[in-house]
Amino acid sequence: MRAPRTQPPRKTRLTTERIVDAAMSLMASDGYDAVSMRSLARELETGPASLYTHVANREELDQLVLERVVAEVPLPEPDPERWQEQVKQLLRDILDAYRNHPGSARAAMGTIPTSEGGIAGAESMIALCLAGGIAPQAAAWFCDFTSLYVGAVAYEQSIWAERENTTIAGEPADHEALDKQLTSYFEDLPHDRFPLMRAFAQVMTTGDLTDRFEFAIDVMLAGLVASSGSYRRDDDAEVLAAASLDGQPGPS
Amino acid sequence: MRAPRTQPPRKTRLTTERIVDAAMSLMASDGYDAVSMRSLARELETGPASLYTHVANREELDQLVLERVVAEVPLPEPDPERWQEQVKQLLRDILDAYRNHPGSARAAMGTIPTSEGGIAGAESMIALCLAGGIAPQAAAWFCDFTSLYVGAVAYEQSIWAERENTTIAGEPADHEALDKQLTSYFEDLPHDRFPLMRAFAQVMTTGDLTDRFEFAIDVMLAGLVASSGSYRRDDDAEVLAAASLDGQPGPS
DNA sequence: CGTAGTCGACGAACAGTGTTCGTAATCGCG
DNA sequence: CGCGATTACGAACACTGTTCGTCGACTACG
Repeated sequence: MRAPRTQPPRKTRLTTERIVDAAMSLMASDGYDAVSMRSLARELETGPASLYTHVANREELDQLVLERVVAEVPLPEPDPERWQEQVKQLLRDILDAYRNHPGSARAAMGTIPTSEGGIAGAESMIALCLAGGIAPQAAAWFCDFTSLYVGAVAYEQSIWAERENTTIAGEPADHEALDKQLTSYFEDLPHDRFPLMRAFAQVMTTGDLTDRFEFAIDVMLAGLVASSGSYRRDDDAEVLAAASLDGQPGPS
Repeated sequence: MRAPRTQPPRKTRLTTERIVDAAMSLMASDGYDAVSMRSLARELETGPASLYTHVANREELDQLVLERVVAEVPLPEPDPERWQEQVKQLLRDILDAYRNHPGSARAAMGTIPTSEGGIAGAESMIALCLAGGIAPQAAAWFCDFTSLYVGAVAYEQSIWAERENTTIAGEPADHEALDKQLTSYFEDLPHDRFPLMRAFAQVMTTGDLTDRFEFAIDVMLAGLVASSGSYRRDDDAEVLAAASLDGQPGPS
């Protein structure tokens, strides 16, 4: 029929990258739930079965999307002088990466994070902690701890954001209205059973996601430095010492 | 209600409670994904449509299940002498409640927590913090922070647990084998790009969920007490954290 | 230039999901 | 007993992820 010489084929070939691209843009515009193998195929002007030549299944697609997202996180060069600020910034950057790709956090919660980028982020976090004199075991667990928390925040924000887009089509459901609604919900609680909630309704609803996040990372870091000196369980103190000295943890 | 006459009707009446009961037992035995309106109806020997007379939709069912779960959490009487241990215990109890009902954590992640029991738990947590002299704003945000973290831990554990039940049917996939597999995964990473990961493979995989959770709640509480004194929007928690600990280098 | 073979594309179908409609059975009450 | 209100439920709708088998186009070799 046609000579496929001078021009590329009319129908652009399907690739994994194009699929992931489409998934991310669809997710960003219509939310995580709007991304299905069918809607994705429709977006790419093909059938659902075509996707499976490039993507094993839904879970792998989520992981590919995630990989893209975390790849955007800038990884710092550890500086012992300001390692604490670097840790905070890294956490902020991870959260921002999620927020820049709405819905990606929902993909993150469903899969075991064994991605390349995730490991790199963990490596970076642990390097920062070690630069701050934190014991390896504490650094490793702290890394686990923070990534879990950041993921949870991103996930909650993701759901919140999608709720906003799904209001009764009239108002975009501005923050103030929802805030007031939430405040009055706390104030209307039975004050004999929930006296504190009622009294602190204002305080409970104060602060947006950023405020709460900043508070949390402050607490986490303060807790790390406060407890890292004393946190050692007797039975693995030797392992920690060995690991921090020559880098090779001794067995037994 | 109660059975009116001498004998209950042959076919036991459907109630919201029976539905939630069935959902919880099904979830406990076969995992969260095994619970669908259809499988639930099958379990109750009826059709899917019948459930909708007692339960608005899937989301409400999840919320009802959650309410049951959190209702089991024992709420402490605040004691200023040992409020910190009480906070930790409360967090442990919340996690245990999730763990006692496998799959419930997955239901928790999908809904905005406006349940009765959730509010009670928050009330209790804030009361403990206030008993410890924490400022209301910090107490409120700390409550938010911890509940998010505990939920994330429970969720991750939930997924992990269900993965275990879905192995290749041969072995029950004991922890040791998975641990070794994970350790060697870290050790097999390209050591030029991930030197720390490779060196600390042992440390990374050390500790089960309980160890990590205990570490995290230690850090959170230490961070709360360390930063609560100075945390008043000046957000200079680091200064105080450094001041409370001698061996740590001061951050500029 | 022709043919064989490989591999990507894809329509159709399977088994499952949440949810709704209309109807049938049953219950409570007068 | 009879009637109105409530509950039960089969069938159907519009989805979901995934697989099978076929069809077409492109590649490589003779």
